[in-house]
Amino acid sequence: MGYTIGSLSKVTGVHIETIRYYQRRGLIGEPTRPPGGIRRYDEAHARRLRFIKHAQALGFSLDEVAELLALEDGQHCREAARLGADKLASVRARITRLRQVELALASLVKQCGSHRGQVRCPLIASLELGSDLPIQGMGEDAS
Amino acid sequence: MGYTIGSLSKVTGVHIETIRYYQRRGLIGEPTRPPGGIRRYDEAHARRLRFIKHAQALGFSLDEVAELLALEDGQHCREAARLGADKLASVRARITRLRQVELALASLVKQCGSHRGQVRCPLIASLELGSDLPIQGMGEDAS
DNA sequence: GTTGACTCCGTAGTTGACTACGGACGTAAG
DNA sequence: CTTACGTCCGTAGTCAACTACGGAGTCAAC
Repeated sequence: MGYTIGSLSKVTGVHIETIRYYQRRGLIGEPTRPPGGIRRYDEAHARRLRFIKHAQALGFSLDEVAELLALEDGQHCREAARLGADKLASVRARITRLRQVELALASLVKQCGSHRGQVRCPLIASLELGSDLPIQGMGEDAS
Repeated sequence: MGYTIGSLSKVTGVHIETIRYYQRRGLIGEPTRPPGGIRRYDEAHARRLRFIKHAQALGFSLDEVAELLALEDGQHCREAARLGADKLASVRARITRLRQVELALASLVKQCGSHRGQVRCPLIASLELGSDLPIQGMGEDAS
């Protein structure tokens, strides 16, 4: 019994190469290896993969997932909560920034819409002149 | 007169190597090249760089910036508005997704805080069981 | 005329999370 | 026993937007 990598891939929806990649990264333990050398996975592996996918959906990077996995016994709630709070703060920061972008963009698009008799396109003009938004680097998204 | 690449970098805040990179990508025109082969930039180049940085700040990728630059004469407001509207839609989609993440994460962190006598950490448990958030891929951020 | 800062160029490395390749080997069905 | 599919492995490629490197040439100041 147990899964081959292909069937594990099917039940979890995680690509075969991705499973092998997680293995190389140490995110999932090496499964038992009966004779021929073909890996046999079990439910614990499937659970691990789901854990990883859920954590990613919450915006955790694979490095952060590794930290979370170290707390997998559920006995380190304080540390887990801190990781969660940090991530929450970064998600909120990104939302804040995206909202500024949203406002600036919405205003420009609207000006383009009510563009009566202006010679230049307001959006293009704004890009040349700036001032709509403080310029700064961009972070990453949590799905 | 005019800028060397170093002084252009200073007045615009764009890294020298980045200017050369934009040149290779065709985002800024090759400047005049007096004898020795050292480039001389002018105000138009500085404006271009600012245009690019402003567009990036609004979430446009360099490929999209190239499209916008093709409309730089300001005479194609309709196309520019469409690009802006598309970008606005994607920014809004990202905000929506991030808000779901924010809610899920906030709830988990809160449960960890009011964690009275529970054996397992609610955050960790949730990652194992899932259900807090539909799993899906992540987009990029427009800082 | 020499020092030292700046610029030239092409190429390669970075980050994160995969995804693909290819040749050898295992394994199950007929 | 053969066929065909699945799995093995290490390495290399992908994406975006840079960033770094190194050796050679240029320019301004002293």
